[in-house]
Amino acid sequence: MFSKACEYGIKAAIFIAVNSSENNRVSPKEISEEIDSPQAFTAKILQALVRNHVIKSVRGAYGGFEIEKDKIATTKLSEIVYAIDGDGIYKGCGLGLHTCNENHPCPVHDKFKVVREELREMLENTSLEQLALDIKAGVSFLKI
Amino acid sequence: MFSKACEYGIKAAIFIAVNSSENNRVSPKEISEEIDSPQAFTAKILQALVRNHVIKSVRGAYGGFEIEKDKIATTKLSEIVYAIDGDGIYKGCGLGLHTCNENHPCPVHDKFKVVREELREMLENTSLEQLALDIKAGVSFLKI
DNA sequence: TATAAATAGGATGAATTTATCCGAAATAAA
DNA sequence: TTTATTTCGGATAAATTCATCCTATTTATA
Repeated sequence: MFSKACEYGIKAAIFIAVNSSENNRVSPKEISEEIDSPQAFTAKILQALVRNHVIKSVRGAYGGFEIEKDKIATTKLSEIVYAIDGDGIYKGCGLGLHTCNENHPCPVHDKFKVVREELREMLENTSLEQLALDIKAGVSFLKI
Repeated sequence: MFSKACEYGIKAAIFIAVNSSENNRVSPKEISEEIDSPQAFTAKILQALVRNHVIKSVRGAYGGFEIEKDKIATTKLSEIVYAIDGDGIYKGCGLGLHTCNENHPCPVHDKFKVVREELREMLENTSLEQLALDIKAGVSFLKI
């Protein structure tokens, strides 16, 4: 569904949110250990999230990654997915047709539309805060 | 969402169904032209569909690919997807956790479950016949 | 039985995604 | 200002997916 990079990106953003809510910056090393992902590759993904203004980086000693507190509540899952995988997952044609719309639908267009719409709503209505709170409460997990 | 191979496989199966309903066997060449896919690669995918008993192949002169008429109505989209991509798309964890279930959920488990379930139902309730009828009626399209 | 027409399948190559490595640039603190 | 720490970013490698090519095998028909 999502690319590996996107899976790592989502988990990383949640971990950063959890820590930022406690005024704690984190490094790629800590992140990759906590979400069980390859460190260097994760660092690349973090760069993409920084470029797309999902997270903030602070260079140099005592630096690391963080998310401003009030941004944790307003950031939606869709923004993270968009920054890494783009919007093809809930905008593109299910069968890869270049032109697929109501006037020229692919065979699964109507059936697919429902699923895709549900996915889009889910991503747009889920905030980083909700996900981070579950991790803090110990009711959801980032690895294994 | 689906792999390229799976997209080709779905479109190919629909085209074969359309033709089989008119007692017409088709070749990889005709198929790839009609669904706009690379011919040799499509042939490989057809082999996979044959191995998984989704379609039937007839070797030798006057051979080609076909689907038995009564099988067109009973074959579901889920069987085609399963033959090529497996069931990871509607069974696996959205964030790639090896262990992700009600007792040990990933951060998006509950939210994702709804989407995945909708996708599963869609795939399991959509028959090749429905899709083929739309193509025959000219209300849906296999390419462009 | 020979021949032509098809699919089957192994070997290989190209493109993309995933992953690693290392030096450059930035920054806080001594 | 020097040093230690840390992210940035380019180069490269590994793995996977996508795609092609060529030969073997099968089969209907002349």
